[in-house]
Amino acid sequence: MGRTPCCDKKGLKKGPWTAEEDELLVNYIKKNNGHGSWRSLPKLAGLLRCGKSCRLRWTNYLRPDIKRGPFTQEEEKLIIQLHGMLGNRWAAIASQLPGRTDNEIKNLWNTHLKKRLIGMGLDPLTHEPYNSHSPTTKPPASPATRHMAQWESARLEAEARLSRESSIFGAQPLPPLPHQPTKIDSDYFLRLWNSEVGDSFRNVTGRGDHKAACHSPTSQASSSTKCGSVSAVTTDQVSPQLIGFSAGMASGNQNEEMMECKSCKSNTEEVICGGSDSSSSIDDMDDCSDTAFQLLLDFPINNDMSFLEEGNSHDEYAPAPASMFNMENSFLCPL
DNA sequence: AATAACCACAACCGCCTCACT
DNA sequence: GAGTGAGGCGGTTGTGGTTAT
Repeated sequence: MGRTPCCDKKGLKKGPWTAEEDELLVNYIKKNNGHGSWRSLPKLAGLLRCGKSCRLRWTNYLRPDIKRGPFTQEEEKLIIQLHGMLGNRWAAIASQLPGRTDNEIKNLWNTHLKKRLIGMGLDPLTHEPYNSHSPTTKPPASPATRHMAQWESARLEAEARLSRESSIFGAQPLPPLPHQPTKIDSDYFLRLWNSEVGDSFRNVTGRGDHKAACHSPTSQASSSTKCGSVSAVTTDQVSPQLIGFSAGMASGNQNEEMMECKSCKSNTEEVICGGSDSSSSIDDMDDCSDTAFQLLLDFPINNDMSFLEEGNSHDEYAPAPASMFNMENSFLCPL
């Protein structure tokens, strides 16, 4: 059994690439307007390398659109957020960071971000607080950790709800949970992420605007149905899943406007907390969609992720102000 | 100054998926 | 539907640079 090797390794060079090799590879790809078959490229380009090695060198280092240099805080936040949704789907995460490669992101995660989460008492694999698994694990060490614990708790709750909703929408296949990653769930989250919904999620800064949106059903509807570059993601397709997704995201938000949004829409709390009940109707889910979208808009990303910011790029984590953690979980109900 | 320890990142390896026959 | 090859992906390792002793 076993596959034949991608190339005959005998006589092939390994290890770091030289400038000459880089030049040969770049020149060949430029000259041919593309790499063509990677397998045959080394021979045609005059390289003593395996095609796979050439592909890696090109995609991770030589590609002209690669952004070099240190990651910005925004990029790091984005990676953490996406990792929470997608897990170790480095390619999927990289697709959301123009100019960054999966390898680069993977390295950043393994060398910095993972340690940072561990330092905060969070399991970098699940983003769950350690002490939620076992009483023997160490408790959160800081307000930021508690905040993340709540954030993660809400996210997990949303996942569980998503799972249960999948049984309600039996005819409509739903993606599995992020901790059981598949291509489908990646696509799903990325569709959301790339949609206007995700855009709003990323860019919520003006608190007045979203409040107006909260009271404007039309604005919600249009936002739900317009998905930008995303391929044909309709409200009907998104709504049930969005509930879980955005509820998890919104769980970190405790601002007053959030509460106002809850009160402005009857049954909001019930929708969020109990929308997955087996008696829930499709209409409930439509309501959920609007509410969930609003929650998504309400998520104060710029504040809530600020505890991940550091004075210097890789300094020790600095606790966030206590004012950030005045959260209450009134909109989170037991499953 | 020497060297051990640590860190960051480039590169490799093996498995998986998909397209093609 | 099965077999095969190519590309892609994620985990891991190797290497060079930096810092600490």
